[in-house]
Amino acid sequence: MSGLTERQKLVLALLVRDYIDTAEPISSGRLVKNYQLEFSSATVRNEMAVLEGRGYLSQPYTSAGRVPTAHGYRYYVQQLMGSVELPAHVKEMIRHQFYQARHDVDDWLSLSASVLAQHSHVAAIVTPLHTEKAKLKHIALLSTRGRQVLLVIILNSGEVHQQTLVLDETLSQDRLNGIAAQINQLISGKDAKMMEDLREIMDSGPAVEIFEVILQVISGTEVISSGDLYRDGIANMLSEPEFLEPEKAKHTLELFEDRGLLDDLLSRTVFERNAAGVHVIIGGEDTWEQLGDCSVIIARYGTREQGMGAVGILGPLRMAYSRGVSTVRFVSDLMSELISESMIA
Amino acid sequence: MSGLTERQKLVLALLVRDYIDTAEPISSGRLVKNYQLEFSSATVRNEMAVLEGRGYLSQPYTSAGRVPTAHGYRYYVQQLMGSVELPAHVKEMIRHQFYQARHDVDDWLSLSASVLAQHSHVAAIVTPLHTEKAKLKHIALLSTRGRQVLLVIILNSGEVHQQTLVLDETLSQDRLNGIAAQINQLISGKDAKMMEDLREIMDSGPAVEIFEVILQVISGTEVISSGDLYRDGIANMLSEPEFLEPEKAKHTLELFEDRGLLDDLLSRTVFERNAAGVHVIIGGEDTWEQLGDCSVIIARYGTREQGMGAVGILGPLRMAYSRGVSTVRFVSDLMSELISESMIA
DNA sequence: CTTAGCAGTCTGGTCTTGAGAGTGCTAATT
DNA sequence: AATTAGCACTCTCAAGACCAGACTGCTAAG
Repeated sequence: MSGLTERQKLVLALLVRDYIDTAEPISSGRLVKNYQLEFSSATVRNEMAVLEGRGYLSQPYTSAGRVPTAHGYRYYVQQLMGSVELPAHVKEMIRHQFYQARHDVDDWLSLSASVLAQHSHVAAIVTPLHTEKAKLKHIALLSTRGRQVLLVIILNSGEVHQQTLVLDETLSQDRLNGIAAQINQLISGKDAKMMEDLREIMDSGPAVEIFEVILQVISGTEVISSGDLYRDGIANMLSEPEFLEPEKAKHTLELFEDRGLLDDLLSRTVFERNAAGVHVIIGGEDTWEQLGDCSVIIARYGTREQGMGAVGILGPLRMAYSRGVSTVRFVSDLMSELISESMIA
Repeated sequence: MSGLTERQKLVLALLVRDYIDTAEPISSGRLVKNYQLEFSSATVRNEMAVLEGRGYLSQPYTSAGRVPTAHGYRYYVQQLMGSVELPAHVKEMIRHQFYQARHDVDDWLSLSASVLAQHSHVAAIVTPLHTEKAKLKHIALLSTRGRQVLLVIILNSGEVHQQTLVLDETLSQDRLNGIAAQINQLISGKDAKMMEDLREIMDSGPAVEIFEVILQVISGTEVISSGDLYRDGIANMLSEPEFLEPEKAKHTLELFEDRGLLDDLLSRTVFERNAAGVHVIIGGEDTWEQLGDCSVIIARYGTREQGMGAVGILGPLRMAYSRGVSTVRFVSDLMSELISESMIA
């Protein structure tokens, strides 16, 4: 189980890179020629045999070129790829796009997805901001019809939640205004004592439901579930040669539409405690059986205090990891920055 | 340019139906056998020749079965298909799903998309509710940092808009509360005089920007643009044999992601004045060149007063029109019903 | 007007074949 | 002991050939 020699690493790195570019099995001869290696193709063949023995490479069929395995990609990403930065002018361009969308927070999300898709050439996913320990900033209560009431909740992260309630009795809009004003009053005060005070008001009044909902939102029972995912670049993927087989293409799209899986994926990676940074999940990877032949690069944005969301991309095993990682990193950092600037003090 | 004989209509109808089912060119012999026609295949061949002459059918190659043209589908949908209702138990099931989502209006949208996708077996699109002449119901102003202010606007349709503003000077949260309260006061009064009063307050105060934005939202400059489309069932489409050619699949997905095209499509069909009901757009259809080999079935929900949105499906030319139309009709009606129940009085 | 019969056409599948690419092994070389 | 040249061997992929089968269009008879 000793490590690889330098030359083996070199061969693996070149092979992975070349394969990512060309999508065709890489032969020993091709490597020496393309990269002017100072040893012969026979040597490369020997090294390849070793790498195959260790599970980093595989052959589509006897006497074809080699292709990286999921294992090989992982080694490449962790040990060989190094960290690449997005070129300055690209960063500048992306910043500019966000600047133009500065007025509408929701636009940031779709913009992130679009930027990721465009720069990574695979499909992108962005989740909205979610808050675990949100601070309530403001509520509004609006009578709709009969006992139905629209409750709008604004959190300090800038998130706005809305929900309809059916109360036990009909309350006039004036009465609702009163209740809302009272709650808002409390909110602006100390929030240590707020909860008890709130419960007091509520218990005495008819509006227990309102309190329940508010409490639910604050305590974050529905941490990641609500709000909608933003997707982009689905069409990108179909250009990749691996999706010539419609079977695989369909499977991948199903992953992409499977809200449950994505939520699960997110909550067990980037939303874990202290799981900042960019995560790369390559193929099934033991857990995530269902991912099959797909890879995912995700990172969260925001902080635990402000609320968090995630941005990421999903593509075939053979994807441009280095570009992907740098793009995801940049976009998630940018989002964090923007969010923290727009927090309600 | 005289009409078709009854027998020609019959042949066309059967052929279209059969082709929609099987996706294979339909031969004369097959029709007589499958539907026990009381005339011979030779007769059918003759009728087919006529139908081909009129542009309703075409042959993929000499001496293969016939396939409907876009023209043929249109004739089928308009003249031959008749109107089908969704089976009662299906309707009941859908209603039940919506009942379970009754608390969160936003969930209706993704639910609609999911229902449409599931029952039509093609991709579904749903736009959120948009209001042309919205009535302002409530606003909230929250100071975020420095001169930045978060403006939340609630319309009578239940829509909630948010936007950040940068004011000329820093205003305290108290000051903002004052302004918001003043505006909300006005709102609850007569709305005939509201506008002038509003402008008066604003002009005198420092908060001209707030007024501008509110005015913009009300006057509906951004009628359809804002908010996000809900999509579902993308993976469905890849099962269809027409998308075995990845070229076509990619093109279709690009359509599906092209926000501009979809908006354009919607605003020039269902959002036209008096354009209630279900619209079926089959292939390019002169305008909509870009649609190519795709068909769209859309209908709007809501009313001009309450605000409108659209639900629809997008699939290959060969799609189950009758099921599609009945599903879209049912879902749009259901949404209208739900929306009108949840309006703020 | 309809239909039986038939010749003609085109596809799609299977099979064969040959070129080409790439490997693994062996033996020679450094 | 590591490297490499050389070569036999394997396997794919593309092209060509071929055939069965599916439909049609036409003609002539009913």
